[in-house]
Amino acid sequence: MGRKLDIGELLRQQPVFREMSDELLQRLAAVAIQVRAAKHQLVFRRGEQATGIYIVATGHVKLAIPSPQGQEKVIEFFRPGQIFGDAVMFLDRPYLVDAEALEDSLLIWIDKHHLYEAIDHEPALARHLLVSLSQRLHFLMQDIESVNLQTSTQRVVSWLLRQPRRATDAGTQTSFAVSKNLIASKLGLTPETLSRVLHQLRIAGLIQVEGRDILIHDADALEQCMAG
Amino acid sequence: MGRKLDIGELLRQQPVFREMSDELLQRLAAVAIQVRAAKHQLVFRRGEQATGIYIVATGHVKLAIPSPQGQEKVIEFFRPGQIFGDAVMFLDRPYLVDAEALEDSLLIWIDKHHLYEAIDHEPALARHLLVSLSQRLHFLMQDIESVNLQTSTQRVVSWLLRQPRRATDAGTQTSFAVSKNLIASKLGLTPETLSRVLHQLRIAGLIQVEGRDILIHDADALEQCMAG
DNA sequence: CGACAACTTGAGGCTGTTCAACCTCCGTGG
DNA sequence: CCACGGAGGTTGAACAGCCTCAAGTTGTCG
Repeated sequence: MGRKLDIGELLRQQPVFREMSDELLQRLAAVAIQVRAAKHQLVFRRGEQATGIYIVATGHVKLAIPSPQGQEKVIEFFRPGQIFGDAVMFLDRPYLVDAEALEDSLLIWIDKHHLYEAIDHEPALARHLLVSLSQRLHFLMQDIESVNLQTSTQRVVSWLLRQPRRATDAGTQTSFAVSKNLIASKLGLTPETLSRVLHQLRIAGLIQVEGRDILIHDADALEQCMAG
Repeated sequence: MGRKLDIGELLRQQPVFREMSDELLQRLAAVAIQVRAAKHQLVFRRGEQATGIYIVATGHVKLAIPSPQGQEKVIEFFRPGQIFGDAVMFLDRPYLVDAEALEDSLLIWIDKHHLYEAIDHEPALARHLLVSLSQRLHFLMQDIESVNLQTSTQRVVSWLLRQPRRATDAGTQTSFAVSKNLIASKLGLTPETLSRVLHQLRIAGLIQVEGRDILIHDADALEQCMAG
């Protein structure tokens, strides 16, 4: 699926390629491929071999580990500008996770061989990739910390507080970008448990829940219930 | 603590620097610093700022997240040739973990500034760093999978099977490089639970335990008890 | 030999899961 | 216009697995 219309422009908009020389960017654009993924479509599956990386141009993608029993564990969500599939590519190993589009998405795919070539000529690109990988390593460590050392309430609260929020007159508001099912899986909880935790926080007067929107009345008070 | 004796030689022995030009290696060696860490000594602490990376020359280092209640969660172990502290350095964030020497160790420390310079001149180095980060991202994902989707027995078994083993007449043998306390923490279990699991496997005739040495009678049978 | 750390074993409790029912919101088709 | 159906979400009761705490055992090193 690869029309090659304005890929150069598309690439230029991504943080990773921002500092790149025009010439090199055009060379990359010439070999980059647009991939359209419809909602619910798998971009790749666990076990498949990685031969390149994906950059999200528009849309929303999730990485999740499938399990034989049907339940899955969500590892991460990816938004426009983010890269995924790079770790396994550098390792020459099969994917550990499924990648699924959460909405109709436009991805850019770059072949391993061309990427390596670009890295060799553009140290800034290498740095960006190093930062991108580091970022995700950092997030994963936080997830491991949260699963191993925190209770369900602490996990939900610390996750709430980490979300970007906008101020309103009754507190600050945030909202789930995805279904609560997926949030629960990301936090290592069952949907039932997440629902109960949110209920507890609600009757404690700390938050207000309305569908996917959550109003945080008192962020400081929430922080407190992390400690206790 | 940096005598600068044969750092060039030491660096050359590490996979990351193997392909590097002599000139650049000597430049790095000139600014690299030897760090000796005695057993139980902390190399860095959570919260401190990272200004460079560490490479293990000799010894054994663990990364662990400390928790207010005193228990800690072991994230990873590092052996000679491995790099740590790079992710936070690239991100310019404070350490998330403590780094502690498990035995008297010799580390090489390279300042961020010099490392960036080396990356810019030596694409092969960037590639090695990318691979190193990818490797650890991969391991962390496996850990997350194991904590979220597997029972205590499955975790222990899959860990046993992933260890390097040498053949003996009664099966294949492996041995803990560190105390069972640390293994338990790495697997996200309490020491008590690990002990009980090993006991179960022993009375099931699947393994034989002798201190830190474990004899695996039938690897296939072990695999079976992963599924059931 | 004594002291301390590492490890084991047992009993009991708690957190989160499982399973099942129900509810609510929507889009669809009669 | 309303009945239907299904997905996403909530609630309840009972259970299971792992943890906690406490005591006992083994091993190791002065």
